[in-house]
This record gives sequence, structure tokens and C-alpha cells, in this order.
Amino acid sequence: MPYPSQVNAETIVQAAASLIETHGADGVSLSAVGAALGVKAPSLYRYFDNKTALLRAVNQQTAARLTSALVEATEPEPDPAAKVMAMFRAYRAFAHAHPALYSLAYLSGSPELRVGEAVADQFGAAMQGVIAELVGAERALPVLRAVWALAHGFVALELAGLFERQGGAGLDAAYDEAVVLFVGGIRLG
Amino acid sequence: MPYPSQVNAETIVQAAASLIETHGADGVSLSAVGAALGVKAPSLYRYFDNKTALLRAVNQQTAARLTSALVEATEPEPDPAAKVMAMFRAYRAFAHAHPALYSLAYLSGSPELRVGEAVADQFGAAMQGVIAELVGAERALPVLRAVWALAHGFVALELAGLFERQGGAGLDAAYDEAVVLFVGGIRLG
DNA sequence: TCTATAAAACTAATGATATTAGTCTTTACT
DNA sequence: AGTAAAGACTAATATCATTAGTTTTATAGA
Repeated sequence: MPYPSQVNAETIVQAAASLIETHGADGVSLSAVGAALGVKAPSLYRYFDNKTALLRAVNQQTAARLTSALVEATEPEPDPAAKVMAMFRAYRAFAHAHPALYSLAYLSGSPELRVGEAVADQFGAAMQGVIAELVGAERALPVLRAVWALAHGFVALELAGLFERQGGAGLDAAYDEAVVLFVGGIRLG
Repeated sequence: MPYPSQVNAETIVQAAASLIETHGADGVSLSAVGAALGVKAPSLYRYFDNKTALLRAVNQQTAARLTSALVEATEPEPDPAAKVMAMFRAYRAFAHAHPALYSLAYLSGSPELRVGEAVADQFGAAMQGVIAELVGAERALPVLRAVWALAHGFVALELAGLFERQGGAGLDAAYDEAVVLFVGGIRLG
């Protein structure tokens, strides 16, 4: 292999993710990503067809990381209700820890940035198991959707600054309260 | 007034909104907006400081339209629970009717596109009244946040294509089911 | 009716960015 | 040592947003 590469797809994704976290998704140009790796922008095209493909790869990494975080958070909990509660909390904690990455992955309207089916399935499968323990396998899918909607909706509105009217103070409690209300509703069936 | 203007802020916003609905938010350049009005791109700067300001105005219009739709939908319903149910349905219906506009207004991470406080307050106030009828004024705010989170989360994930694994067939029912679960939870307190 | 004025739009220019084409450089194998 | 190809670079193009400066044109007043 003549001329061993100075970068690869993985290091590029890392550099891009890092830039997104620090400078926001808008401040990330291909030359900025290249500069972070000591390389010029056109060199990146050897590893990604275009900028969209790179960002999609970043989103895939984000989705995988979120899935891991949720799995790790639910694992130690003993009973199903506690697992679901832990899952909700871990979901929001992840979004708070990586707001720019979360926004890019889940708050962008553009279909081109969508993460592939494989990753989406991995996420769904992991969560569905936890839900199924609580409500049974046959009801797991609709309940999973509702759970995901509540968690995503809350953090999305929060990150978008649409809950800021009363200051961010009450939001931790508001989230927990919403989850409790909802899990209560789930139990009723 | 010499040289009466061919455009004004309102017609520009309309043209931009129309282009966004048909070509998506990405396909909207200032020259496209200008062309739709028989004017060149730089002329738009007389009415908006920059593209961001124009898009923010579009988002304000979207938020106002959504608020109207919700108010109109809840008004005819007699009892509080029916009002809340109607509100949920109208929220999703609006997002489906104007997916690109909804996405731009509520699915964009950029803080610069955020609608102003006035519009956000108008929205909040209208909804809070309906919620207060159901759960009382003191619990209205956290419950409103939860309601909004559920509705927004569901349509956001739906519009982002993240619920597409099983086809869009079951989504209407899944939404209604989630809402019913949640309203049930609310009633418990 | 003519003309000066100011609003409003235009053309031209700049800077950033994604992307493509074509050139050069470097390492591994002979 | 010499060569071939991987891999990176420079240069060029197109598209935008944005700014500066110029031109047009309807109206108010002479």
C-alpha cells in the first residue's frame, strides 16, 4: 500500500462530531473538518461522497451511542417500571450531554441526513424489549412509540428553547412528572 | 411616495412559505424567493436584514397559524377531555398539512430561527386554558408541557421518518392510543 | 408640463462553501 | 534504484448570501 492514508472514515467522523459539539452544526465546513486533521477539504471526498454522507455517518454514530447509553442505563435496574424510568432519564441525559449531536440526528428535517434502517432497528429492538417487560410483547410497539415520542418531544422542545418561558429551573421536575403521568397511563392499559 | 414598492414584508413571507411547502426548506434561496415575486435577490434586503430574519418571520406565521388551528379545533368541543383530544388531533393534522413549514419552525436546531417570545406566549396561553379546564390552573403548566411534548415528539419522529419501520399504516391508531394513554395518566394525577 | 427628489430596484463585486478535474508526491514492491 | 498507484494537493467552477454603488421611476411642486 503506497502512501498510507493520514485519515480514514472513522477519524473524519470523529473530527466532524467533535467540531459539531464545540462549534455547532452550522460552523462545520469541510475545510474545518480537514483542518482539524491536517488535511485539505477535497481529500475528504475519498472517504465520503459528499458532506451529507459524512453528516449521515455522524448521525449513525450518535444513534449508536444513544442506544448504548440507554441499554447501559436500563441494564442494572431490576423491575420493568424502574427500567423504563431509567431509560427516560438516560435519554434526556444523553441529549443534554450532546445537544448539538442530538439536534443534528433527531431535529433535522432533511431526509438525506436520516440514519439507515439498520441503526434505527437496533435502537427500536433494544427499547422494545424493555417496554415489552412492562406491557407485554403485543402492546410493546405502540407503547414504545409513545414513550419515544414523549422523551424526544420533551428534549426537542427543551433544546429548541421553547420551554424557556419560566426559566430552565423547573424542567427536571416537569420531565419526571410527565414521565410518571405517562407511565401511570401505560399501567392502566 | 415615488416608485411604489412591488413587494412588501408580507408578500415576501408568503412567497417564501409557498416555496418551502413545495420545494422544501433547502431549495429556497433568496433569488428563488425574489424570482417568485419578479424581483432580484438584493431587493429583499430592504425588508429583511438577512435570510435568517426572513425565515424567522415565516416561522412566526407558522406558529400563529398553528395556534389558530388549535383554538378553532377546541372551541366547538363541550367538555375539557374532548377539547384536549381535539387539540391533539388538530396539532398532528396541522403538521401533516404543512410538513415543511412545521419542520422549519419546530425541528430546526438553530437558535436564530426561533420565533419570538410573543408568539410563543400566545401559543402557550391558548393551550394552557384548555389544559387548565381539565386539571386545574395550578397543574396546567407542567401538564401542558407534557402534552406538547407528546404531540410534538410524535409528529417530529413521524415526519423525520423514524416511525416508518412498519409502514405508515398504524400510525393514526398509534397516535390516538398514545394520547388516550396519556390523558388517562393525566386524570389520575 | 416639466423637473427635482427620494424610494426602490438593479448590476457588479466579494467571500464562503461544496464539489470536480487534473496534477503532484510518496511509499512499497520489484 | 525505479516504478506504479494510492492519496493528497492545487486550481477551477458554481451557487449562495451579502454589500456597495448605480440606475430607474413615480410623484410633488414649480
